Amino acid sequence: MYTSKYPIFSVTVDVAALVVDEGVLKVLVVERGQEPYAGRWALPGGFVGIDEDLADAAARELVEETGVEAVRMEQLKTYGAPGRDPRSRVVSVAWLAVLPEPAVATAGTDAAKAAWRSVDELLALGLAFDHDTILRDAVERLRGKLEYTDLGIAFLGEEFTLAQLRHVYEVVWDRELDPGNFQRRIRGQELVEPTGVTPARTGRGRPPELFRAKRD
Amino acid sequence: MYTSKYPIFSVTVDVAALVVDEGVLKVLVVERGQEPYAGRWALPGGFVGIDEDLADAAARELVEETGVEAVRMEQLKTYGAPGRDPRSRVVSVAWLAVLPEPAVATAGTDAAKAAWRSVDELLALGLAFDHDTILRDAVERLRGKLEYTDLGIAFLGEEFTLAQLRHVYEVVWDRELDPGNFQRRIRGQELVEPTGVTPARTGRGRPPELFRAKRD
DNA sequence: TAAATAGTGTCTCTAAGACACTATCAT
DNA sequence: ATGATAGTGTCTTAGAGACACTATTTA
Repeated sequence: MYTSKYPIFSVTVDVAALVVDEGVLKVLVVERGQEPYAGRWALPGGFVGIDEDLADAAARELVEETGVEAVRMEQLKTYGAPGRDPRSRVVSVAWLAVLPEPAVATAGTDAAKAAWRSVDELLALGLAFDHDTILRDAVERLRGKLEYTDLGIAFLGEEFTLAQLRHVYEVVWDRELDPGNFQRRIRGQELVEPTGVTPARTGRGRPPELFRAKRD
Repeated sequence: MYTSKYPIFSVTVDVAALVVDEGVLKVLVVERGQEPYAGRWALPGGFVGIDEDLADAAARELVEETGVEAVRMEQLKTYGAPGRDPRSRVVSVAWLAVLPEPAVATAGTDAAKAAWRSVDELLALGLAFDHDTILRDAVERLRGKLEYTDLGIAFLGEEFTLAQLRHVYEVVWDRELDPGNFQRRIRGQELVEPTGVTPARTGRGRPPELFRAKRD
């Protein structure tokens, strides 16, 4: 039992972990086993340790659910309305995590009821607590950041084609992009560089060049 | 005395309240009276009430120091590294507030040692706790948001000239802007509208039109 | 060969900056 | 008139989108 002369808050982290899979933007959710919101989907999250950094706590929660570390993780916003958790006063620091597609395979192995589900379907269905709002904010942040950062690359593996990257953008923005213009635009930004490696034959059509993220 | 079976965090809000005054970007700071960091400048802030919304707490702290409500206030980021406050585990939700220039007059009346000080000078001097980082993040956010939002208008009163608005941009970005191009750019965005009111004579030169923020 | 995909060329349109110019005030 | 400030015109340039075209593969 802990004591304090100041009002007692619980501090948690919630993670909106996103992947692009099967042409759909998906988020990692866990099914709640107990009240409140029993049976509803919720974002993975949990209490921050008393000596634990916020970012570390978010990364830990994600690893516990997926076994995979996010390529990119950034603080989203903090949600702390009184009553957002009916049990006690909980302030939650929400994080946006972006994972490459292979992460989908590993989710749900550890945690009993973790699953990657379509963002659109979940928002239509409704999530536990205020996780609807968190998820909406996460997607909005992601959509904005694709425009002027290399965040989209985090959805892909080490090496990727520009068609794969374009596909990520198309799914996140929910609109088709001109392949030629996309090519020029990405090459123009200094975010990626060609590997020069001979591309594995992917299917029909001219084989694409492979790229990797450019570090600087 | 409060008790809990979970780790005990204190949750505070810290406010980076900014104004443009005398051609300088200034922030509201209070001088710390006691350890830790006694005698150092700190951002105004304090504990969140157990039944208080985070945004309300931030607004309250600001009013207690200035007597003025911020025109615009937005959540910045949450800072919660263990050890950021040597006394206990404190997670602070930081807010960016933008106030119109007249607010400068009222600050420091209530609180003993509140003052508007130059952001640059304070950053050179060093603030208490991790408030350097918070302030830097706040200014960075502000600089970015001027480019694609109407946040700059919040530094001005109900009615203003485009020269005044340009002055705000010049101070925040620390570079001169072409008056003609600025005019066209602001008019092009649909953020402001002319009042049509006869302008009060300001000084020498052609009298400017007055504008107000456009609500939609 | 045809179909499919990768990547380039080219045109247009828009927005921003440089800078000359006009408009309207105080002195 | 002169100087100062407000606001417009015009030219150039950079970037994005539309879309035709070339390049290289599979079937």
